[in-house]
Amino acid sequence: MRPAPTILHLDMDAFYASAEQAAKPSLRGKPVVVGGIGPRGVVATASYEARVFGVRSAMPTAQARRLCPNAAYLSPRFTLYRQVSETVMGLLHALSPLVEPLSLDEAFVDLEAGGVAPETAAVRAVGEQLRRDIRAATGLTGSVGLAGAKMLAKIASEQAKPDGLVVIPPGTERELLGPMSVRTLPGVGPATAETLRRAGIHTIAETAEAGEAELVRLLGKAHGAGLYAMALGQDDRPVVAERDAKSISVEDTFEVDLTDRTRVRMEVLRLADRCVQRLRAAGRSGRTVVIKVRNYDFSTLTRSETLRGPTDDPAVIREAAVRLLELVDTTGGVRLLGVGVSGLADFTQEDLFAQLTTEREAEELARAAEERAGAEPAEEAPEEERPRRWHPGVDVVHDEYGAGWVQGSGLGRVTVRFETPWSAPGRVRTFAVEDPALRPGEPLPLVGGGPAADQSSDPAILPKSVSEVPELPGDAASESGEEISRR
DNA sequence: TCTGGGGTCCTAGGACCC
DNA sequence: TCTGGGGTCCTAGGACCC
Repeated sequence: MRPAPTILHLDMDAFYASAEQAAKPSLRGKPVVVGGIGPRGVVATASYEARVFGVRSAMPTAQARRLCPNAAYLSPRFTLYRQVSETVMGLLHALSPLVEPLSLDEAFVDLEAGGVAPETAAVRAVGEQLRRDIRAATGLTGSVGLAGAKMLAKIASEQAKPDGLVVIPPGTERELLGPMSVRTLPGVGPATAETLRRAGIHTIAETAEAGEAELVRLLGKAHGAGLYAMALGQDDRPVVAERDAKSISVEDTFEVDLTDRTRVRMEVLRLADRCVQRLRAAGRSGRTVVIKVRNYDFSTLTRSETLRGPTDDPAVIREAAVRLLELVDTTGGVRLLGVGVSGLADFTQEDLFAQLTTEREAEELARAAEERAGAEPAEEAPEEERPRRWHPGVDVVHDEYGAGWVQGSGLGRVTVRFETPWSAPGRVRTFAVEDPALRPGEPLPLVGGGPAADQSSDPAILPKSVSEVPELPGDAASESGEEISRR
């Protein structure tokens, strides 16, 4: 525990949803839900307007639709979120060399390592300036927590939400934590909370009173001891700049359970290839291959195999994955399949067999393509014959109307709202899905479009509020904020 | 219309070794 | 030849986090 609150925790507010609102002027001030759009999707982030209706992260999207039918339901666009994240992380690195990212929208910063004076007034000023800089650079708000320990800084940023800053002065933490629910402590989820509840422990003060021995008895050695320390406000974990990934995995949940064994096998091969792509992109290799199977009844199992040495050879990983699949009974129907690799090493195929490997890979990939073609002819159809998929929320460009985003599609039509991050709310137009004038677009910067863009003569960008814009007869949607994806 | 996708860490039992 | 003890690796599962 440091004598001054020099550990900063930044947490962006409703990150994905806020980024979408910044990118899409017609959604500002409206309920927005970002997450899986399909029948089995879950909510990743709900805007504060949607939270009013009870929509929460990790909730099935179907349930969110019942609670808030008028929200905009959008697929995540990680390209955009990564861009914004890089900008924000850049601002953090300007404060200190010690930055520990926890996700795209969250990080710890060691201000002491950055040379900030270890005084409450100084760190508070740095935190407030950071929040202004983030808003100027991204148009988004973030909340800041400052304390003498990681855990406390995280609790502080949670308290600061939305768009705020909270300092926990060292010495005040036990008083502050005491009345809070044990669920406030990181690492206490539903299962741990239930175990503690049955032992009569509800608050952090009661957790501290229970004593270390009792907590270890209830929760096990590591978890019990760790929880006891945290309940006392003791947390000496350092901010760690970079940590190498320990595993890489990919998984897919299917809209309908798979029952055909051949199809299951084919999906495992596809996942193995995707996993290898990620492995290679990271310049790593792995020694343990693991498959994951979730059954129709949500029961989940894993099977793993450790190889003699690390590899990034697609053929080797495919073969291992298929071998592992043979150990699993899938007759009831498979909801999810996953393939992962752990035991990672920095390793590029440089051994004597490198050439051989490359040749075998080429063969394998060709064979895989054939296999897919055989099983699913539609996948191999030429581009122009395949129906184009317009996911709600994606950027598009129209030859005549300019930049916009897909508001919804179905029945051979796609509805596009033409607006940019720096324009006024735009209007919607509907096209045939195969309209050649409509092309996929790239995310636009959230700030920096400037007033010039506002004055654009492009007819798609109107300098008036959306409510004043008459709708065309062909428009499918008449009101921003209406349900965006109709499946 | 029940429950994503990508991770981390911990536990526990058996194998195997000294 | 009735029974050790510790360490490490592997496998499987579970809790938790964003």
